[in-house]
Amino acid sequence: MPAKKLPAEHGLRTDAAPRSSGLSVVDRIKEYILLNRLAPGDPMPTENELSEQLAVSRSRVREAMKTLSALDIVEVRHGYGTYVGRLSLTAMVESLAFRGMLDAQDDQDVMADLIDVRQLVETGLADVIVERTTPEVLASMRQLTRAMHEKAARGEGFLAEDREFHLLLMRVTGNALAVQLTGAFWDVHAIALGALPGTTDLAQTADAHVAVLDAIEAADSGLLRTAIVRHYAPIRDRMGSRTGTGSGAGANHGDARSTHGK
Amino acid sequence: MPAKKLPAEHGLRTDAAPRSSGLSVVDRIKEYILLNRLAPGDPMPTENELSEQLAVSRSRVREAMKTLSALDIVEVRHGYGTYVGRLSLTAMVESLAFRGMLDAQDDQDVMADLIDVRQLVETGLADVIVERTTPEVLASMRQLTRAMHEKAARGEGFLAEDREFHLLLMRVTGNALAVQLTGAFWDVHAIALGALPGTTDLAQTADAHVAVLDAIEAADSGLLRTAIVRHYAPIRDRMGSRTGTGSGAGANHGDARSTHGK
DNA sequence: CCGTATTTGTGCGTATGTATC
DNA sequence: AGATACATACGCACAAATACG
Repeated sequence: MPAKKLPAEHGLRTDAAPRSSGLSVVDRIKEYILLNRLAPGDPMPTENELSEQLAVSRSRVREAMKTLSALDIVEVRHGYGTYVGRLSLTAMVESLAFRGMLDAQDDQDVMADLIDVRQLVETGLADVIVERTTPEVLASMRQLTRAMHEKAARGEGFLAEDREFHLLLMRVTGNALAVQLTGAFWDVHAIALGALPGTTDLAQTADAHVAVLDAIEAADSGLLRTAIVRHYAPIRDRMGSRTGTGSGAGANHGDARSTHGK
Repeated sequence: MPAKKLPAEHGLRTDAAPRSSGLSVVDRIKEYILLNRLAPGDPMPTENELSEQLAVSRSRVREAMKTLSALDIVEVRHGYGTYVGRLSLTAMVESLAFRGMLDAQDDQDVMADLIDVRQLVETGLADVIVERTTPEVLASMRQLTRAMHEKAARGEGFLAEDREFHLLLMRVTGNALAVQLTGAFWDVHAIALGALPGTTDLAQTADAHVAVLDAIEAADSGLLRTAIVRHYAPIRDRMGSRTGTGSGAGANHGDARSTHGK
């Protein structure tokens, strides 16, 4: 079955010595973006142009594009074009979410760790939050909690509001990475949440968010920390309810502990 | 987007369009891993087998594999085979590292945020660290600092030791996600570090690590927090040296602030 | 509203390099 | 060293989606 034959021909690649030798196609496309000072949203050359400029086949360019789009370095729109991506953390979301699905036990572990880290970041930034939250953003957060309560009364659930709430909380700190991480972790959490048994007390959850806002308004970072810890408590209970987790109250310092044992 | 006009079966695919239609090839391969209960390290079918089982072409399987390997969901070994991946956070490393390179100014912001989050996680887990660090791991960490000092004396640098140090610090908490995040952030940091001007005082950095260990040995979580903050201080100075950053000392509580203004 | 151009998506045959036995 | 199995790579033809005249 091996039709070995016709030596030359199929590829008239005279030499095609890859100028930027050693570098993979992925790296060379990255290099292209850097060299041309492209920013997120800027249009990329077409696959054909790239395959010509880089002197590789379009299949190769396409595979590189697949890798890059998985990392959100480029964004591909079918039948339209390719653009520089937003560099979000969607890749981590995919990876973590799939990791959780692989094994139920691992899922529990990952989720518990996830909650701990989320709480850790938020409590750790409590001082900055009370310091920098403006009345305007506080007002919009109040708005969100009102929407939560309304939906809770209708037994509806308020995932979108919850996500936006935590995102706003991080945004006031000015730390873009914290915002991205929070969004990513929230997404992972939401994906794995459906697989969890039981239900959350909607009204109680909404109240927990109000308590956070009250603490911010009172400019009491200690109170804010305990409010955040209390906010996560029911979620912990809903899952394996593992060890550790120095509950709330401690007030004074740290208190962002937990990190169940393995 | 209505109007779903009959796929039309362009190729000679008699019918194909089998069971899991609607799902992308990537999702169907994920599904395959889940359904067959494959664990990290387990071998995957060859691309030919997959393209047959999923009734799609090799190119499609190949591109899907590129996506999956970018997320570390599968791992391909040239000329050998494909295996289920370790689900690490390498994808996030790639994404964040590239983000840092995109723009010089933005680079500073990203790196500053990165340092803040790293410090946040470590100080936030200070209580758990002093509580759970065993004499054994403390000894291996001492070993690392000795190696640091030796290399510093030879003016050598000790990236590997530094990384391992911070990884051990997180490992004792039992939070696997924190370990992965720390490793990922460290990698991003190391990648972007080369682009920074100036040099670090090696001996001083090694001393900072010793101070961290001393605080752990003294079982003083407040001291540990300030030691961690001091450890990151020179790195902050080396970059833009932005605002915020409530330095150390505060001792009592929180103190993990910073998060420069934007 | 319809056609057409552009661009990405898909399929397939085949050639080449590489690792394992 | 040879054989085999596999991933890697190239090129082309066509399908599907989007934009624009």
